[in-house]
Amino acid sequence: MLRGERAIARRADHEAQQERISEAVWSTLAGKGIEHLTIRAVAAVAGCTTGLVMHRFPGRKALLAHARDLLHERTRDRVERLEAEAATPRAALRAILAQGMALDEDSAQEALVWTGFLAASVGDEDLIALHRRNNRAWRDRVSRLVAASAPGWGSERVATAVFALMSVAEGAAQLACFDPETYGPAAQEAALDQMLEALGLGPA
Amino acid sequence: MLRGERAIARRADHEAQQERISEAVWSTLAGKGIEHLTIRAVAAVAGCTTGLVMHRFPGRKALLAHARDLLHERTRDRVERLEAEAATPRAALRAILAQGMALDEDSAQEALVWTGFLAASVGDEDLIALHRRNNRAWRDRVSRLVAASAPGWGSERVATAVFALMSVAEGAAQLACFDPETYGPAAQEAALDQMLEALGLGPA
DNA sequence: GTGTTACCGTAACATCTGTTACGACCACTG
DNA sequence: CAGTGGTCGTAACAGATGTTACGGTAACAC
Repeated sequence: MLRGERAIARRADHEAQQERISEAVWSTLAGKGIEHLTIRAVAAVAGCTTGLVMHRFPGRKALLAHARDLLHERTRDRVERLEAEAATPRAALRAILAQGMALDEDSAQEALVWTGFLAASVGDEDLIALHRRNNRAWRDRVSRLVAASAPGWGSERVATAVFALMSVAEGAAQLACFDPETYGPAAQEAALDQMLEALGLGPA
Repeated sequence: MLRGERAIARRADHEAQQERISEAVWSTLAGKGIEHLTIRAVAAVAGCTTGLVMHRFPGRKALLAHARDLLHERTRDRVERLEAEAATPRAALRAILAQGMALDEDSAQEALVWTGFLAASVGDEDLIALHRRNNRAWRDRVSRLVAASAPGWGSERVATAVFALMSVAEGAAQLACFDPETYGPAAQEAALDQMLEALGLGPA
């Protein structure tokens, strides 16, 4: 089975390379912005040549899509871990919302990457479809936790609270990553907590 | 004073052209995304040649900055009108927050333009500085209205509520303009109203 | 060893981009 | 009616960009 093993090893290498390149995409997106996200810039950050990038991805768009998917995957893993570790649905809800804000250097960078992806989606039906699918999955997760946190609520009230909470997390991250001096981590957490408390979803 | 009159007329023409071109920037930004925002595309939408664009603006960056400033100016005018027309500070607060969401076709387009500007600001210190200045002015306005709406609150509570409200408006607009089917106008208004009500800033 | 296969770097290509330079046109002056 | 200054379109330019094609190299098969 040398044939098979080698094939597996090679595919694994391929995936590792894709991952490394996707990380270079994130780094470039956060550092230089999407306007400077070129194959050459990505290759330089990834420490390889443009040839390798083009051998791993069929084109620039696939590069973005894969980086986008990988980021979503990692976020999902992180969120599922947080949810599993939480003692109550309300604690889980707060944890996964806070996870999406720009509370430290890494998450602020992620928020920048996020706006890059969003900007790249404008006018690109494929990327928009990707965004919608992922975002709806995110909405479903928040919905589930809100419903579990407030069993008595009707579906409409849940939906409204979910949208408000998602908006706060997204908006706060956006604001913070472009002006961290004004909107620091403490301000973001305070806004989130005040919000949860006001909606009746504060710590039991 | 023919000399002076002509000079004024010509400068007025220049400004009208700048305005027209900036509108083309918005249109392109909302339709094709910032990656396709080129001098040629802008000129085509504006119905002129690249030569005129380059005669009105020293370069592409100035083009973006002016479109950004003009959008801010118009938003400010609109907001000031809304504020003047409002019966109470709370009504004004709600009106100006709703104005920033993606409640109709035009405002959804504005939200798309907004993300384009944000994405263009990444890695560009000048554009970031512009964003921060405008955004802080926006924050001051919301702060003033929240303080007027809840005279008893301490500055810290005001600041937290302001940040939460700004985040909701920004985040909801963002979510809505990329998935209007899921997050319609009614959902956005419901989220805003629920939010104001929960924070104790609902209609008196 | 020899042929084969996959891997990947180099260089080229066509296209697009921002920017510049030049010249035609037009209104107005003297 | 020349002359002048401002306006703006055309075309060119250098550089960057996505993509393709080719060639060398190393591991493996027989």
